[in-house]
Amino acid sequence: MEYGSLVRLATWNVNSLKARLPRVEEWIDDIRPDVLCLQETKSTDDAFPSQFFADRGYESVHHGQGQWNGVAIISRVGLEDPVANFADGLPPDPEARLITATCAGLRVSSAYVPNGRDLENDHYRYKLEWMARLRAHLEADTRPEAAVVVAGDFNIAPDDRDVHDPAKFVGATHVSTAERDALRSVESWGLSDLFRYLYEEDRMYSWWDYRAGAFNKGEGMRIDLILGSEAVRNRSRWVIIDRQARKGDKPSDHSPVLVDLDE
DNA sequence: ATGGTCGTTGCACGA
Repeated sequence: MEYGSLVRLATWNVNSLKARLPRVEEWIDDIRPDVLCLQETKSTDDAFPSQFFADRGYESVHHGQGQWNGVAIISRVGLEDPVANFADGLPPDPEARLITATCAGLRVSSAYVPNGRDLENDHYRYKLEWMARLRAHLEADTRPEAAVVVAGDFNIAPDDRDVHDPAKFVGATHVSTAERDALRSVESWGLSDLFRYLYEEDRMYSWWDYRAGAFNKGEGMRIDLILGSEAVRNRSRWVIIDRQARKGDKPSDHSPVLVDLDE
């Protein structure tokens, strides 16, 4: 495959696009992703900096609500048939957590799965229902035989290799059997966790708490995932979690995750 | 054992 014939797709929970814009600019100029899924823009649609991306050669679609949540897809390889929220025909999710569009023949969703907070919390039930709706969305929106990507912050560590100290997380959200089963149910529609498909390594995290020097102590979780259908998986050359982006001045608490796909 | 930091907003709360 000759140079330049790859599609570079990335996902990044930026924890406020406004606060992160200098870091996003630096990262885009360095990495030049073809498609970038953003989560936690914390922006209204009106305030979303579409011109900032247009100036750098990107089209963009945003589904935001303002103070919280907010997801976007930016692309320099086409951006067609956007769908905000779930396509399952049920009343829309009141929170802005999902947007879908077609980029370079890929049906791409940017997903921000609810945090869950704790196992007794209403938000935990909402999280499990949200994952069930994600599968229903895929069933309504596309087919597993297509080139499908669901990338984002899942707030679920798929297995114990994805948690720095599993013993500390017994009884906590992000690792519960029900959450992991909900992820497997979405995957069983026809998606694979591309990082885990390619690599067996543990201690490869994508999120580290801002507090208590968690990043420097290597105390994180791998909760930012790129799920791909078989057609995408077969084109996946490598997946990288860009830890560099978690360093330096005013980082997000999440690193970007990127995949290069053979064309 | 607890809290520890950010981002939002507005002087608390979500992650």
